[in-house]
Amino acid sequence: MSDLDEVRTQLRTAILRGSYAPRQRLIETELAEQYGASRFVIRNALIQLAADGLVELQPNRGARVREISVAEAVEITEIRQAVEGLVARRAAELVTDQQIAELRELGARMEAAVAQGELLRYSELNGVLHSRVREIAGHATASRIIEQLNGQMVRHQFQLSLLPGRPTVSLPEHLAIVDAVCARDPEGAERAMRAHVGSVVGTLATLDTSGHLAK
Amino acid sequence: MSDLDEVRTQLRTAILRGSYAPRQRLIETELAEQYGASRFVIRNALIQLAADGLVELQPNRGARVREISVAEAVEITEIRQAVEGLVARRAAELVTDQQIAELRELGARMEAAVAQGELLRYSELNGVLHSRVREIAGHATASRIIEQLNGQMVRHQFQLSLLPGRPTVSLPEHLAIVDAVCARDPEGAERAMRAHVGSVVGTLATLDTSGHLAK
DNA sequence: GGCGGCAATATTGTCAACAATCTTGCTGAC
DNA sequence: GTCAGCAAGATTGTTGACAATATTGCCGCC
Repeated sequence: MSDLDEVRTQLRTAILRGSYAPRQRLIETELAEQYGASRFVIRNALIQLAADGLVELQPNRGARVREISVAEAVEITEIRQAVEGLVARRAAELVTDQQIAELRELGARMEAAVAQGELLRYSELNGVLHSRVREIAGHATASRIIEQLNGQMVRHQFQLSLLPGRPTVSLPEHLAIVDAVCARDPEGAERAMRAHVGSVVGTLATLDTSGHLAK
Repeated sequence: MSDLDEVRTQLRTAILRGSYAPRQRLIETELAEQYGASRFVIRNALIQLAADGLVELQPNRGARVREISVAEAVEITEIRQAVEGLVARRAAELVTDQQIAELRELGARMEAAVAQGELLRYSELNGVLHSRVREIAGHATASRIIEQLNGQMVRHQFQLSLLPGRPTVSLPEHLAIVDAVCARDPEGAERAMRAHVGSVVGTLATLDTSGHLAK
């Protein structure tokens, strides 16, 4: 296992965790010391992270953490709406009996989490549900793109799920997705998924003036 | 302007032109000599191309030109169907009078190219139309993703447009897109675009047994 | 006091050499 | 004749040093 992969994943999770502020300059020598790697390794890791859209790379001017504006977050989520709609449809076509049982259980656990006010748990299950649906659809290209987009959004997503009243809105949407996929109803699954992600777009749009979404 | 960008674009166009066969190993020292750059520059260019999905990078085993199977081409086009549908809808909402005139002229030129049997010209205009619609929609994220996917598909696209009878099918589809966007009909534009790209998916799927699409 | 230009510093870009790893072809035993 | 083990060659991975470029702070001029 080469250093490169290790450092890259470390750097990625550090950025996703918010260890570096948006627009903060990432200086190669600093990172090199911080991660105990040479500048070469850091540099290559940065190039790959730039391709993932996590950092911004300007020639001769180094790397910065890429700042995702609310407008960009909306765009990203709009793409997710289209692509996840396709994925949900495909999942409804291919789902097996065993996967149906798993989805139903997942739905029940999401309901329970909301009922007990465990927001973080619900947020996590939310991610699991989407990822499970992708898995069922078996669409490698779609999965790759959605995961890439999610990577750029982590901070916004996190804040969104903590908005008061948000789970009350999104839980029925999630359950509708589960129902449609389990009913092997492609049309309905696509519709349900589009409706759900569409409501995320709507919620994001209300944050336009930014700022007051933190905390 | 740094060497890196120059070499990267050169390498990219070389791969897109088919100068290197799929699965062919790209040996760093060879490329370095070929492009008159150092291995360092080549290596970084390869990393960036890998991020674009043009080459495959295996640790300690170097880079190969990534081979896109027909199945993968279908997946990629399915994503394009979803995302370009969104783009067409947005374009129909935002199109200006001047852009409408441009689109109509473009449509007329496509008709003329097909009428005169100029397939290459038609194929080129095809690309211009899609790109123009993206521009009108002003959706940066969608554009980025579509362009990334197109980069991985260039060879398949090229072959597709040379299939006998293909223009006869796709020209009306393209004109329907132009009509719907110019009529400022978002629903219709999305439907027309989805229908068009869907027909591309269908055509690709018939090439399943591969091989006989070359030439 | 403000502003343009210059020098000093910080940072990125590139290189050539060396180390680590993989691949390939040979050798010899069974 | 075949296969395991080994050695030689090829290729990638990494390093430290140096060059090129950008940024910053200072100085003198207006």
